[in-house]
Amino acid sequence: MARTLDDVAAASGVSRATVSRVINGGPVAETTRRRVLDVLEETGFRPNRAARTLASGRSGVVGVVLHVDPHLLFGDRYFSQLLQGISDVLAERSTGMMLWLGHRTREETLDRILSMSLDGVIVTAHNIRDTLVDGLLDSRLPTVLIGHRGADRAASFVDIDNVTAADIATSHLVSIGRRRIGHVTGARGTFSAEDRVTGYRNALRRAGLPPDELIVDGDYTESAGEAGAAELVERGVDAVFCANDLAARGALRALHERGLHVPEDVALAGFDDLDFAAHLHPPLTTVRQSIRQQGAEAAESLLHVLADPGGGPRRVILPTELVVRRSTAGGVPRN
Amino acid sequence: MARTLDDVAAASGVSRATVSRVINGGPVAETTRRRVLDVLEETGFRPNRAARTLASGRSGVVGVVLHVDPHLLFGDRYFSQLLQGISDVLAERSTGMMLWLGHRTREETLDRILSMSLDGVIVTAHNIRDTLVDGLLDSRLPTVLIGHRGADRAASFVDIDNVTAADIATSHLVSIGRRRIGHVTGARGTFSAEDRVTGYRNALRRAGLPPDELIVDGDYTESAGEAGAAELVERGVDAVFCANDLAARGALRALHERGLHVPEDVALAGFDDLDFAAHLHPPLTTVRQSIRQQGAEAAESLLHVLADPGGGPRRVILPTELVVRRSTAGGVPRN
DNA sequence: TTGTACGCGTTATCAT
DNA sequence: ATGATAACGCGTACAA
Repeated sequence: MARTLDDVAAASGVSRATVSRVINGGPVAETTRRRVLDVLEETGFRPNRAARTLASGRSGVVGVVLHVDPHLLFGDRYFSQLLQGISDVLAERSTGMMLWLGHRTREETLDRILSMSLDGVIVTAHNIRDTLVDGLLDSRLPTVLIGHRGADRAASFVDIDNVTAADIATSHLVSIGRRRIGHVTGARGTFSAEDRVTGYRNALRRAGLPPDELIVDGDYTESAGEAGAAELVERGVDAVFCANDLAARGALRALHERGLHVPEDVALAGFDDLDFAAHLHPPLTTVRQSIRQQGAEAAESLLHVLADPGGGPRRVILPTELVVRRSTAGGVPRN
Repeated sequence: MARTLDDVAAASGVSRATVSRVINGGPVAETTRRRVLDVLEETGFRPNRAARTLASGRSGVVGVVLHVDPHLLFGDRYFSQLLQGISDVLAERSTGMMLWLGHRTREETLDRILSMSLDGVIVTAHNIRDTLVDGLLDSRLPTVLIGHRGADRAASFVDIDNVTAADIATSHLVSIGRRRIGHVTGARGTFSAEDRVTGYRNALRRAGLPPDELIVDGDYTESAGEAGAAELVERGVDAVFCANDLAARGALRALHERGLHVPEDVALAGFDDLDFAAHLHPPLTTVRQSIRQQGAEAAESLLHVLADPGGGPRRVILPTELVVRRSTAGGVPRN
């Protein structure tokens, strides 16, 4: 049982350096290469990762930091999808993956991440102020953001165009004849929520509708959607655009409880196209984004940056798609 | 900027060994300790993980292997919950976490895991035959299983009692007067699915009902639930117990499409108590299990084993709870 | 093409 | 209580 390079070297009758070259692809004579490979094979030798990292400075491991509120972690399948996308790409390239799910303090987390000899890191950047993201960007660690803030223009990131997507969704509500279109926002303080508000406003303004009257603050949760819709119904709306599907599900319940029909009385639209969206009653119109693809692209970007450190940042904006379902079926509202 | 122990040592006027003792808690005079701590503080020194691992043989990192079919990964929030539970405990104890999501070949995965200098590993053991799990158990790596097979009695694991839980759910259907109770199984070849079948059979047998006539194979997916329920309706049933909530949701759709009312015509029960279960029409009776807690317990067990290597395996069976909702509301079936 | 020898940054064992 | 110093296992200039 060869446990070190020296063991393999001894068993093959060569030096440790030669064994290393065989493993890592240096110049080796074909005959010696075969001899060493045989020994490697039959002993099932595995290089020691720590020693390799120490000597080379590269670990072959990247970090993934999902630094968000626990209720978002729980709320939907955002994270399974994101991780799946990331994992697919990393596994393909034999790159390891360390994971931090976030609710610890930012300083503590940052310290632990930076002490891990990682080659790079992928981090969610949803919050406008986020000292963990700041710390990562300030560090030497190659970093790719998922989502991005205005100040992150020099960084690599993967994102969608929330402004345009929300604009399109809202314009769709306008196009089916709705005039009093409410919006339940996502968590204020996240860029995605603010951008969706902006898109919503842009669409209303272009349609000649007042852009600020029917906005209710939410936080991406189902209960916020429920409360927000209730509030909007009080003010009088014929359509509600929720910043995500989860909130839309809550809104739907609030509407039903008040005896309102969707879409006849109030049209409803969400954002994400989670799997339950198509199964609601009625099926929910929503903006589809591929979380999995965002994860995959983030991993691609990081590997890209690692392979070409001087290549500058890599910025990717992924497409979204408005999926029209019965919750915004055409026709003028009844009331 | 002190980057190594030697830098700190020089700045503090002591030897590298003393600095190491300060960091790791050896015997150091109080005055020197304070002096070194000051330097540590102001330089923001971070020990090199790889060097530490190489020298000590411990990495402070454990592996988490979710080695399952991709559609299960996607199907529900099993993995967010499990990871959250694991992560909570590991973060608490400053233990790192490497992640493998599984669809690569088992040999490849095993090799990569074993080369990572991990202190231990948590792995899902859902499939009856699983060479990855076998390989992990055969290796020297301290391992904790989530779920377990009959042959794993010598290993540490966290699981629920699927047989009893399914028995209780089925007995509940019997208790509300149902006589033709069908079962849509989970993925054959997983222990959870087989155990739930066993529990279902036990309950029927005890009630004097034929235990084998109304079983349809599924695979834990929504579409399998839909197809399974359709099949069972053909054969004539007044109740359906699905091996998980996702399948139950599919079954519900199949029943609705055939104009059957739940629970009046057919009572319906699931397993898991995913968040949508309470929101179905009607709300779904199901067996609640806390996936998050399973993750947390698995992490606790692993840390326990690591702290006390000679302590033998640690086996945990977590409780489940039958949650009765309207889908099995009492009364005799209409037909 | 192959081997020698040093360095990577810690931990841990001895002396002192 | 503190300081040398030898591992830990591998990568890699440099020499041969």
